Parts: sequence; C-alpha cells; structure tokens
Amino acid sequence: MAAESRTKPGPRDRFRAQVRQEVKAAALRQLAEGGPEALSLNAIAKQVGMTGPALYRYFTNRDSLLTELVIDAYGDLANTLARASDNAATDAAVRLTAVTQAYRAWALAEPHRYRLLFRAPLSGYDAQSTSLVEASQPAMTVVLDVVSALAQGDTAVPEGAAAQFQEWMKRHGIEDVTAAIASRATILWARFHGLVSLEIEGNFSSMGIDPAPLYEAEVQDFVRQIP
Amino acid sequence: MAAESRTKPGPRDRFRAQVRQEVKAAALRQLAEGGPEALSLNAIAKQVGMTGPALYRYFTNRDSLLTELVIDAYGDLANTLARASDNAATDAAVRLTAVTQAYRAWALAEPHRYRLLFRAPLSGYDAQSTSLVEASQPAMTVVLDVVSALAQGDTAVPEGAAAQFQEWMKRHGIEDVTAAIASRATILWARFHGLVSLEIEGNFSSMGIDPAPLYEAEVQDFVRQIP
DNA sequence: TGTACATCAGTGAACGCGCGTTCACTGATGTAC
DNA sequence: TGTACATCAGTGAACGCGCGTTCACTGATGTAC
Repeated sequence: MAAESRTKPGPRDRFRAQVRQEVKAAALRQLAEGGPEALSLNAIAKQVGMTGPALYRYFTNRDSLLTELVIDAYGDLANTLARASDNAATDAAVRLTAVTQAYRAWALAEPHRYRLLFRAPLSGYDAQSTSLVEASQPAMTVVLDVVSALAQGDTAVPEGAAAQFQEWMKRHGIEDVTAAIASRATILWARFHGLVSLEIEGNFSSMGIDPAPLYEAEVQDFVRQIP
Repeated sequence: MAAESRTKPGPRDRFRAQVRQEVKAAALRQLAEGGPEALSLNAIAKQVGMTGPALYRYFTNRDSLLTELVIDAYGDLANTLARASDNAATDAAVRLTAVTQAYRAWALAEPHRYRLLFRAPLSGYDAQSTSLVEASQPAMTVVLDVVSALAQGDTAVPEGAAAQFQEWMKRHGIEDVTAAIASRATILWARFHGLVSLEIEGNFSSMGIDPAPLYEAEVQDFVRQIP
C-alpha cells in the first residue's frame, strides 16, 4: 500500500506489467467463449499457470480486472476507428464509409469485447462510472470528426436536443462542432450499433440474411442526408 | 411421463397453470433486478413459498423456464405493437409513429424482458433455436404490415439483399409484401433497436441527453424516405 | 354418500460443483552496504 | 564481489456461499366404484 511509486521502473515492474498483460489476455480468451458471467478468476489463474489468489497481486478484485478490460476495449476501438479514418482518402464520404466498416469489422472480430462496451454487463457492476464514460470519449471523437468533415451546411437539429448536445460537448471540451453535427453523429452511431448488435447476436444469420448490403445502404443514406 | 393429456382440464390442471404463472412472475421480478445470470431457481422458489426442487414439478429445468419467458415476451411485445397499430388513425405515417413509440415504451417499461429477446443471454443457451425464431415472428409481422401500408411505390433494394429477403419471406409464409418492404422494415427495426438498446443500457443518460427527439427524427426521416 | 386407491405437489437431505476472497506462510529476487 | 536484509510473487488451506439437480419420501387431493 505504498502511496505511490515515483521510483523509475525496475525489472520487477516490467515483470508485473507483463504478467498483467497475460492475465488480461487469458481473461479475454475466456470472455470470448461464454459471457462476462463466465469470467472466473480461478479459471483465469489456471490458464496463466498460477493459483487463484495469486491474481490479487495484480488486480484488486474481479471488478477492477473487468473495468480494465472495458477501458482497453474502448481504447482499442478508438484506435481502430482512427486508423481507418486516417488511411482513407481525404474525401469525407469515403472516410465515413471506412470508419463504419472498421466499426463493424471490429465488433465482428471481437464480439465479446463489443458487448463489454455496450452492455451493462453484470448485476452490480456500474457500467456508467465516470472513468468508463471518459474512456469512451476518444472513439466518439473520431466519429464526430468524420461526420463533421462531411457536413457543409447545417442540418436541422431535432427540437429539444440542441441544448443538451451543446451541454454535453462543453462538458467534454469538444469545440468546433455544432450541435447539429453531434446530433447527426449520435444518430449514425445508434444506427450502426443497431445493425452491429443484431448481427453479433445472430439475428440476421437466423433470418438467413447477410446484413452487409444493409450497412452499405445505411452509409449512403446517411451521406445523402447531409447537405 | 404420460404421453399426452387428452382428458379435459380438471381442477388440478387449473392449479398447475396458476402456479406456473406465479413462478414466471417471480422469475421476471428477479430478472428485473439483476441480469439473466441472477435467475436462480432456489430464489424463485422461495419467493413463491416453496423449496427449490418443487419447481421441477412445473418446469423441466432452468433453461426451459427461461425459454418460456422469452416466448412470452415475444408474444407480449407483438400484442403491444399490434394494439398500438390498431388504435392509431388509419394514416400510415401516424400508425408507424404509434408502433415505434409503443416499441420504445415497451422496452423502457421492461428492459429486462427486452434484453431477454435481443441478447444471447447466457453461455450455452441457444437463443436461435427454431421455436424462438418462430416466436419472434408475430412482432415482425406487425412491423412489416405498417411499413407495407406506408409504401406506395417501390424503393430500391440494396443489392444482394433482395433474393435473401424473398427467401426469408417464403420460408415464413409471408406474402403480399415485396423484398423492398422487408428490407426497409428490417432497417427500421435495426435503427430503433439501436436507439432503444443504447437507451436502456444508460448510454444516453450518461451523456445527459434525452433521446426522445432522436426517435422522432428517425421516424420522420424514415417516412420521408418512402415514396 | 362413503370408502379405497391412485395421483401428484411439495419437502428435506444430499451430491458435486465453482465462485470470490482472506490469510499465514515459503521461497526466490532484487537492493544496499 | 560478497553478504544481509527487505520486498514481494505465489501457494495451499480455508471460509461461506449459492448454484442446478436427484432422490426417497410424506401427505393431501381428486377419482372411481
């Protein structure tokens, strides 16, 4: 319980960091095959070659491990989206397409992590704690940017929403974006979240339908709406 | 293990049916405060005033109780949507608004049941079994009908999707609806599912945003798209 | 209307299991002189 | 370069808990004659 560790990282710290990574990797592997309720400390420990109690050297408890996984996932998603945006041509519509495709691809590749982000995962787990809301910010920023680049004129903001979006942006230090854009971006996000979550839960495959064309149609539809 | 019960229902059957209802009600109450992983047979039994093993007189096991809850929820949702549609004025746009509002209201009133429908709830639980897919049909039919009433001309179907929707409709004996309409209805569904699931997981409230105007905007947007 | 019998709801004990977490301890590792 | 000491990773046993499910049994309820 040292107050802080202001000394430079020694070999022991490096080791710690590495084991922490391994534990998290094992946890993700476990999440991948069985919901978040299947995340068992004892099972994780076994996978890493330790006994259960040893994990408490690395994480204060189960919840904090989970929280860290969530934060990592947000970061990973944000990076993926940012990279997709950067690699795309400068044309705003192309960029938007790239970002939405990256979003879907990320979710399909790691549905368990996607669920971790957009579900209140366990009873008693506070998915809306401040640190988690903060962690979700970067990903949202990428979406805001790309929608912002797309918009030339200003669309109408749904009545009553403008002030709230303004407030929200101020609270997160987001400038150079209008409420109209924030609102559009949110709708975009909701639309893709809808498609993605139906897809990863198997609703489309149980209908025998490949949702890819629907994603495409939604992007085009969205672009067409922006003046 | 009698092969069937072709005798008319006696007083005992009535009693059975009633207890089954009580058990399910208790199960729902429990679901409402803690995810599906919190659904404990022993706890349910206690709430109904019995001991755990007694439940096996009424349900073959935990999974079958859960399945029944899912099927009930699909039925309830379908009824709610149908009633909303019937009670609305004949104008197609008004009807659509009524149905989408009913959809949202149902989900907000009983988020635990909504989750039951649109999540693969537990590891090892087959959410896409045939009986469940069948149970989801009536609700989808209401949406198809209202979208169908809205459409005068035919919109373009996303490439590649037409044949699959056709197939899907044939398999479920849905006629008098074009692939274009099925596709539009599916997109509508996905959009509202996106908004609803973000809302019930608290994502909007953590942003400090009332999503009601977004729902409205989405309905109007959708109506505007249909020729 | 009364008796004999079959049905079946519900109990309590038990099974085997896994969970998160604590605690006292061992033994290896890095650090300071 | 060598020794003494502090740090800390990891173990194994234990705690208390709850889970779904089975089993043999009791006692009440409905049914048939």
